[in-house]
Amino acid sequence: MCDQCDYGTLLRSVGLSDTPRRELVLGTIGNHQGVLRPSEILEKVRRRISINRVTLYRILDLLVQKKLVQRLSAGDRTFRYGLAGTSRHPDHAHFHCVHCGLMECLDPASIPLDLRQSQHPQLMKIERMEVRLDGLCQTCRSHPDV
Amino acid sequence: MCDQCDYGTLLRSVGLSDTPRRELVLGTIGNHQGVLRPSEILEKVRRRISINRVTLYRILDLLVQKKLVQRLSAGDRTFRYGLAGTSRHPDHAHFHCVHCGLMECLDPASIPLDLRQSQHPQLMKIERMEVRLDGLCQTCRSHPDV
DNA sequence: GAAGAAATGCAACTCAGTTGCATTTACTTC
DNA sequence: GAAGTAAATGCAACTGAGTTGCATTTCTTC
Repeated sequence: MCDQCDYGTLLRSVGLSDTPRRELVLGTIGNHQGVLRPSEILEKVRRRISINRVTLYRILDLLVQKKLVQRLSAGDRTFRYGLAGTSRHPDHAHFHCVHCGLMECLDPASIPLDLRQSQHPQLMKIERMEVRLDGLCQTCRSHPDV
Repeated sequence: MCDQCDYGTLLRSVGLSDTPRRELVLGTIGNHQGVLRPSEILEKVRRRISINRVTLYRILDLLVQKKLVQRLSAGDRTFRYGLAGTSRHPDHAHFHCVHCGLMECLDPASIPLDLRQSQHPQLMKIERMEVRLDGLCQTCRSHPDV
């Protein structure tokens, strides 16, 4: 999402040492527009370095826990991972193609995810909000045969 | 969600025969406030009738396909099922407690899910929208020890 | 460079959901 | 009401994503 981000610095800024694998995982997520499944991240990272499946899951957990990365539900059984919202990359809704599984980010301005807007009963403590639009992407829409 | 609903009629209205299992599954979902995991539905239905796990999944798929029921992501690895939105039960956002897994419906008025509001590029075809708030429910909030 | 801690790898496991096929139940048609 | 067909359900085995426990490697710090 951002080539100006220095992922090593980002890792250290949250108290994680920047190992080659962590940096590559975070960079893969960060430099991709849209969000990725673990299998896709694995494939991309493995073009550069060997990495075990379990290590990837552990790194993803760490990055989510440190709030560098957010885990999203696509409505299917596989999580997607994308950079967490920051002042430079504000939080935003996602579009999910129910046909091909593509999941992409929507313009933050189009559907503002501002928790202050919602007047839910304050009995529970809200930590985050996830908005997903399901439908058909441009490609699947124009090739209904696939 | 609604005791006035006649689930047998509802099933037939979408072209499904109303078998005892289907009616019980739909009734279990419909009469519960909030949304349910398959395991919870299984447990409740089994108090009344014997049913196989696979049969439940197949019935759930059918009900979702016929748009009587909607499948929701809780952000964990298990789907939740609730009555689909109708004019009488409008679509609404859900709250998910990240501690105990409880998932409940929010007042439709509090976060209106009106697709017409969002000005996303019309290149893709949007079919539905899912909004989930994650946080701590009242109970987990007041018993942080559990 | 030795000791301890952190990171990674490997094998086996779990859990939700799915598939293929057998069996039962319901629905015609005679 | 029996025979034949289709629909619904059951059962066992499988799949795929993610997890766990423990061994091995790599990094720190003295």
